[in-house]
Amino acid sequence: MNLKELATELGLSPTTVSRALNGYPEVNEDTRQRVSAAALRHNYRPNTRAKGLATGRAMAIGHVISMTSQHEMMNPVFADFIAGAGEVYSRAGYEMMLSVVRDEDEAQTYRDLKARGTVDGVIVHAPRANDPRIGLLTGIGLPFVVHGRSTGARAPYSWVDVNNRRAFVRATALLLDLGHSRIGLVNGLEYMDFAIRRRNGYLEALSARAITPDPALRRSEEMTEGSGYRAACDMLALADPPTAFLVASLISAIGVRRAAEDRGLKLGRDLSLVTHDDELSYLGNGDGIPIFTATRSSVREAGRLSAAMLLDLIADPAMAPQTRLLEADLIMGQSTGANPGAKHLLRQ
Amino acid sequence: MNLKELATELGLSPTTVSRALNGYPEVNEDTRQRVSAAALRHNYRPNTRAKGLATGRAMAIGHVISMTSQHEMMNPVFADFIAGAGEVYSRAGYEMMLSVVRDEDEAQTYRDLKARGTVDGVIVHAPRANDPRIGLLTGIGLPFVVHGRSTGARAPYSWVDVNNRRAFVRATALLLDLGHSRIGLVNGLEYMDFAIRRRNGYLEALSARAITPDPALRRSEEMTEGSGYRAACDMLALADPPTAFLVASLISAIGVRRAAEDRGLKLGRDLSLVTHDDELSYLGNGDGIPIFTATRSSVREAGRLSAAMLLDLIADPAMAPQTRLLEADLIMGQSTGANPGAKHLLRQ
DNA sequence: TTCCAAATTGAAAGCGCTTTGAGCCGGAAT
DNA sequence: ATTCCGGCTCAAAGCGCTTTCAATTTGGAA
Repeated sequence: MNLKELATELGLSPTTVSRALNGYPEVNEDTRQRVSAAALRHNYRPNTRAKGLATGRAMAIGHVISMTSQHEMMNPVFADFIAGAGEVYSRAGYEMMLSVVRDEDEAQTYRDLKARGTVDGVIVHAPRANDPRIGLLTGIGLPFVVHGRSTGARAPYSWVDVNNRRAFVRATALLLDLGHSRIGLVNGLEYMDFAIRRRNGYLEALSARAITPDPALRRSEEMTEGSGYRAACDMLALADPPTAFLVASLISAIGVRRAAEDRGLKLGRDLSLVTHDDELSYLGNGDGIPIFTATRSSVREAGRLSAAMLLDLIADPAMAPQTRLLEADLIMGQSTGANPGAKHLLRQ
Repeated sequence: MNLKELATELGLSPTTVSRALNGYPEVNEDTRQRVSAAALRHNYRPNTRAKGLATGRAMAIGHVISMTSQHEMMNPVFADFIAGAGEVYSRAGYEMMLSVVRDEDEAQTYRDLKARGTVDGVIVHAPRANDPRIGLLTGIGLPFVVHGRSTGARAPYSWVDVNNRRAFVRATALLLDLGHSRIGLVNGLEYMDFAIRRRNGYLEALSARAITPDPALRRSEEMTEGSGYRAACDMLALADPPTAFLVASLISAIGVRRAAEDRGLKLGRDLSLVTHDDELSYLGNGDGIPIFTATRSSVREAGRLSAAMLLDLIADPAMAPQTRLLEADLIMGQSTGANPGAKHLLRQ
């Protein structure tokens, strides 16, 4: 059933039917009722492509996710982010288009999306320092919002990000307050912008207490259970092992916990751990008292905010770039405790 | 840059340019070269919507994910599945459309996708027993492939599934062989079809050895770390606790491990565990010897297969429903061992 | 030299919608 | 009675592409 058929059946012109359905004021109220009823009765929906062609708007947002050929990793954070964004799109009548592409095809994918008019805007995922996508998208004039930021970007751009630096400053300070001075950092890959900021926060907090960071206590890898495990094993095997860990993701933290337990160390007693927690829906951090002390920030909420921001940007192309910095909560769980060997505690 | 402009610039008609670009045989080879070169030079891409309108094909596949309002859970398996499917779509020139909808809107979403011609087909996720979507989609004539199966479906339909029943029969048999007779089942929600089949496999294997299943040793919940933890805690607190667990997901298994370790029980020695492992990219089951003994089946591969099957179905609408049953591997890891208290071992 | 088929190109219609510009009608204003 | 206006409705153009059908040219075959 298309517009024309519906119009014929109603004895009206397609023009009037279209206007009635789209809420234009000049159509008689009775007519509108009749049209609406008929549309409902026939489950009529305007054809997406025809409508898009006529209006010039795709009513779709693109999410491009690229995978390196080496480690074909699906970012675990991604699922929750798009769940949040998807809610917003649905409500606004937008579709979400996902493109899974190889790293080297990513730039061309964005160009295609623009040239073919497939989407009205895109969300940029997993930004790196000096991320080329920002310049590219600005250049081709495709509205976008970055989930995260990119150190080194020349011109302003729109983003939604967590204050990763401050979150890790606070987490590090907490561990220091608990008497830990050898703190292992199990970070994500440090070409990722968020990982850079977290490392900086960690280093900043150490130097604020005049502690010289030990490079042996820093690891930067993909955030898997296995990499967390390996990192912790290696550091715990050092002559002067860390008494606390600062970890970039709950998944890595689970690996760290396994490493600790392999050695008979109990988290919160023998070893402290603070992790970042993206509040992934299937990976809750305990129900009552959190298992892990954590810097917490909902990635799903970030998805909602990013999507809403992008839709605003699309609605008003003249709008200046928007930014939104979210603060992570520092929530106390069961994985932190005073350093058993710390001087200030021994003196008590 | 659109077709008309490109044609004008080349001094050709849009017709010829279109034909040249789409590989029709009747265009002169020299002309085709010229056209291709110009298209490349201007980064010309045919407008998606115009092309779709003219051809009647959307060149897009829909994935509808619905969330219950109660527990807004993003299926962790989902990300990897669509990564696999996305690879196939990209190669075939298809787009992936994602709709995040509330449970109660799901049926209408499918109708809309069809009526508005947004997609050429859909993948059905997370089927339940007697899943209404199968009848619905068959009824409205939208090609689809189910990832999983739906017990109770009347007519044949296309699906890609793991042999969940057999996987759990084998896993249970393994535990029985190791001398375990009290085996706790930490299952997914049992309105999910896969969970039903896994339970059936478990029960079937028990009854094959004439063991009466104990309802107290069965839990059916959403597969989170927390639910795995709680299930294990509860069962281990029984007067006659299980000596082994059969778990439906790696995430739950991590929770079970935590419960075990809380009690000082070491997996593989004091307690055995076999889990299903979907090979999620960020949740590897160890790098060398697997942490968990597991029934393993790549959900990403299932994504590839489902997508390929759907594209075949779309290419040839007359094709009969296709099915593909994958066998899970049973891989030995470090989480299983002989039941320390089993009679047949004590006798040795 | 004439004619036909093959090769190549183009004009125009059509996909299903929106939107501009115009038309019609009844009643109020003149 | 004429004019004007508000309220409604419609015809037709246009969005950017594909595809049918027709036209033109060319190289032999007759």
